[in-house]
Amino acid sequence: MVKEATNTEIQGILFNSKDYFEQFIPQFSIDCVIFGFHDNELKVLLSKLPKLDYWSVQGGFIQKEEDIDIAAVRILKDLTSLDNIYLKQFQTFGKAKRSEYSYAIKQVLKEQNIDFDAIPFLQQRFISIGYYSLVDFQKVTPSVNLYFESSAWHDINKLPPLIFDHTEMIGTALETLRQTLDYQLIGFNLMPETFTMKELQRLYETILGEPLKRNNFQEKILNLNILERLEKQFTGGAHKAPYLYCFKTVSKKSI
Amino acid sequence: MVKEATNTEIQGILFNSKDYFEQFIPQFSIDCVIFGFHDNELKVLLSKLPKLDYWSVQGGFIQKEEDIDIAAVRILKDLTSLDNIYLKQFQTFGKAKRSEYSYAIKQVLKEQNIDFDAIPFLQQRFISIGYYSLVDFQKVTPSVNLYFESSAWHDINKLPPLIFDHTEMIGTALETLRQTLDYQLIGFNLMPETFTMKELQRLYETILGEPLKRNNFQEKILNLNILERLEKQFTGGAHKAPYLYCFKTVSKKSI
DNA sequence: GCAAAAGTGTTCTCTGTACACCCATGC
DNA sequence: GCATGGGTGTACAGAGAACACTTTTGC
Repeated sequence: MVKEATNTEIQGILFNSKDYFEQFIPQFSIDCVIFGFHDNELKVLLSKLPKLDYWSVQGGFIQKEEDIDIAAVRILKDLTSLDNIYLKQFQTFGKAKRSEYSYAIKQVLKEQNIDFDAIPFLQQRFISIGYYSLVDFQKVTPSVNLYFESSAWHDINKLPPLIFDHTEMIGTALETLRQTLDYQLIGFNLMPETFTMKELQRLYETILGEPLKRNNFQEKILNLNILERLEKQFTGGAHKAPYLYCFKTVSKKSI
Repeated sequence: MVKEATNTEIQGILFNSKDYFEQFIPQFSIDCVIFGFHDNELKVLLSKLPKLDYWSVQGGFIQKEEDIDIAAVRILKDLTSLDNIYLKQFQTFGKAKRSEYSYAIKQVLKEQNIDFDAIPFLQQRFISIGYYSLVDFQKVTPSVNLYFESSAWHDINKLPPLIFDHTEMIGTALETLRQTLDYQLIGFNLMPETFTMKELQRLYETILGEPLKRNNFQEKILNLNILERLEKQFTGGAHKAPYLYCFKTVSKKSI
C-alpha cells in the first residue's frame, strides 16, 4: 500500500504544472474528508507528505467543464476505488493564507533539493470546497498519487500534525455530521453488513462526543424501525451473546 | 433609488475586463442572499437586469489576497451600506453551466447592441460561494452598480424570474435558515427595535412555512427569556392592545 | 353589549432520561 | 454459583400540541 516516490518523480510532477493549468480551474481545489468506522473507533483517511511527519486530507482539482459535485465523486473514486458513496459538501475554505506551506516544511524540502518557492503550482492561493464522505472501512482500497508517500486511517481523536487548515476542516466536517445527525444514513454508510448494538452505539458516541445510556440507545434505535435483527453472535465472552443487526435495505443516498 | 445605466456605460464596464482580471480571482464569485422582514413578510433584496424582466441575487468577487469571509462582508457593505451584519456561508454552487446566460437574454441584449458572446468577462464559468445575511429592513439603503438597473425587496413567496440558479440559491438559503433555526439570532437581526408578538410569530411562520399556534408560540418564546416586554401598543383596533417587545441586548453575531 | 384579538391557564401526550431488574454465557 | 455484559420494563420530568377561558379595546 505504501508507494515511495523518488525526489525526481516528485519534482517532475510539480514542475510540470502546464498540464494542470490546461486541465483544471486554477486556485481551486476539492478536499474530501473520508470517514470510516473500525475497531470501535471513527477514523479518517489521511495521506502522508513524503519525507515529512505531516499529513493531509486528500483532494483534487476541478476540470474546466466539470460540475463540482461530479468532480468530488471522481476524486473520491480515485482515492478509495469506491463508487456510489455518500458524499456531501459541507463548507468552503478560503482564508487568503490557508494554503501556504510553513517555513519548516519548505526548509526540510529544500534539504531534499525541492524548492517550493520555484514551483508555480504551489505558489497559488487555493480556495477549497470541503466534502465529507461516509464509507465502509472494509471496502476501501486507499491509493496515493505521487504527491504523497502513503495513506492510512487515523482515529478521529488522535489526529497527527496536518498541513494547512486541515485540522479545522476535519473538525468542521465532524461538527456538520453531528448537527445533521441522521441515524439511518450515518449508520448505513459507515457500518459493515452486520454489527452488534454496542458497535453501533460506539459510532454515535464518537460522533456526538459523549457517552450514551446503553438501554436508552437500544430502545431509541429499535423504535426507529430501521434495523433487522439477525442471529446471535457468540463471542466467547462470559456473558449473554449479543444479537447481530443489519440495516433494512435502502438505496445508498448520494448527493 | 433607481439608477439607469446607459448601454454605453454597460458596455464600457463589461468590455473593460482588464481591471477585473487584475484585481480579482477569476471564475470565482460570492453571492449574497439578503433577508429582511417588512409588512409581515420575509423579503429578499434583489437587483434587476437592465432592460430585461430578470432579477439577480447580488454579489461580487474575491480580491487576490482577500479572505472569502472578509470579501463577503465587503460585498454586503457595498450592497446595503451596512456594517457588522449577521452573515453566514451556506453552500457553494458549482454546476459547470450554472452561470450561462440564457439564449433569450442574449437575444434581447443583442437587440440593445450588447453582444454577450464577445465579452470575455461573461464567458467565464463561475463557481459561486453562497452567503446569506439577516438585516434590519429599515436600515438598508440598497445600492446598485452599473451592471444592474435597480434594486428592490421581494416577498420570499413571490419571487420574480431569476437568472442562473438564483432561485435554487434562495431556496437553499431559506432551507439552511430553517434547519439551523435560532430564535434569538434570527429575530434579533431581522426584527426592528420593537415589535409585537404577532409580528415575530409571522416571521417564524414564514421561515418554517407553516402556521403556528398563537398561545403556544407566545409561551415558548417568553420561556426562552430573550425578550423584554415594553409598553402596550394601541393600534386603534377594536381589541386588546398588544404589548411591544424588544430583544434583550446581545451583541450582533457576525461570522 | 359585542366582536375581535390579546393574554393566560390546563390537560394530555410523547420523548428523553435515569433507574431497576432479569437473562444468557463461560469459568 | 458467580461475575459479566446483554435485553427489557418502569417511573419521572420536560417539551409540545390542543383546547378553554378571561381580559381589553373600539364601535
